[in-house]
Amino acid sequence: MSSQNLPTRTRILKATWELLDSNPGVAARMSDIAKKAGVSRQALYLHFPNRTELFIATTKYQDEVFGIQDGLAETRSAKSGTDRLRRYIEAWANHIPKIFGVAKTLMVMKETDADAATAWADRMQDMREGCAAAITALDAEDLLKPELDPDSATDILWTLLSISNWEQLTVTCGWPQPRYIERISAIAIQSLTLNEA
Amino acid sequence: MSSQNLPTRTRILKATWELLDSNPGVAARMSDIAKKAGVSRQALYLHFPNRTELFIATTKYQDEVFGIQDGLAETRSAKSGTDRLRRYIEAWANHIPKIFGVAKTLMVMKETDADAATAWADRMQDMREGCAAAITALDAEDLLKPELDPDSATDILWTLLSISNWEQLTVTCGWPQPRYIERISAIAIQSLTLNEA
DNA sequence: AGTGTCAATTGACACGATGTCAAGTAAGAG
DNA sequence: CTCTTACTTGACATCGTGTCAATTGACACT
Repeated sequence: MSSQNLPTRTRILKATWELLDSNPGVAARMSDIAKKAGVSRQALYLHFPNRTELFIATTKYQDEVFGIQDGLAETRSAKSGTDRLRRYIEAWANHIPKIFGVAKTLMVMKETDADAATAWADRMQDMREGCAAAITALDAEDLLKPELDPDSATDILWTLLSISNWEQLTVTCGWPQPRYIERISAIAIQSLTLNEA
Repeated sequence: MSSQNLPTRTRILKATWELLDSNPGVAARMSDIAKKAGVSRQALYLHFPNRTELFIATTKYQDEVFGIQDGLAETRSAKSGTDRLRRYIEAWANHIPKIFGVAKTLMVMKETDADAATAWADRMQDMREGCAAAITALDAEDLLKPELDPDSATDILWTLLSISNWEQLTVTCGWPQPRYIERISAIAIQSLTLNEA
């Protein structure tokens, strides 16, 4: 494959990534990861204290590979609050499939593992910032529905854009990604903003 | 406690219920359940083939206790499609907290356990029927947004009403239940129906 | 009483997975 | 040519599930 010459740590991370992607939500066994990376099982413990930390490190590795920006920050050029919201949703929506495998695994693990829970909460908090920023922009233009305060609106957007919802609509219901983006954007705009004139 | 005189099987189910409620998503250990039920660990295997089946049986026991109706079916008296939708959402929303502990556990387990996955899918499919019925009623009155076909609309409603979303808004964001009901109803109506005149 | 049945207990065990430990190996740098 | 560092090998403790076999105790039938 491609990863013959990479440092061991990176090979492990790549192997983990691939394995989690190929079976989202199922926490791969350490022995499987070792086999895939072409190292001994013990080598994993030389680089990561335990499985949870290995998975968390894998999400950080993904951030590194994608570059945190990945379009998520570039809402600068938006010409209106609504437009900015739309762009943010699209950017996030297109980010989800890339991280889904690993993220889903962490999502499942957070229920039983405190470290996973913290890592996941941090991650979701970051994403919430993006939502909050989009809502603030709307509010600044008085586009927010009058019955919604910015916090509630952020909660709603944050929830609408959850990975679970993306999974249900695309994976379970079989929606193609463009449809997901179109519909979820429409729902967000209809729920959060005053009728677009 | 209250369960001294009940048949062993029921005591086990009650113990499982309480344990899963007290720590949703965390699959209690067989030995804990046994202790709580006041029976030996092996007694559990006398009544249920394995842990997954015990949990599934617990959800069925809950259905029995609540009576499947529990208000979920009584949409008869609705005076309009929109009203019916509202009532359905409220009924389901009030049902969720009762089943949350056990449901969440099954939800987590479905990722790694085929039997849990099937049981969960069945359950969600039943709930989807309710969504579909509400959408059909809307459609019959031509209240559905023209760009939505009934299937897509059902997908959307089904997703909006997911247990994950309820959890995120009430547990994580701290919304009180009435606020959840009010907001999620508003979102559903705004996203699915023509502007209420 | 006497016997059989059924539910539950007791204690032991195999298995699979994580994480730990200690000793060995191999390759590169001084 | 040896020292160091990274990795391997194989063994082991631990924990939880699920299985098994032998035992107990209550109740019912006659």
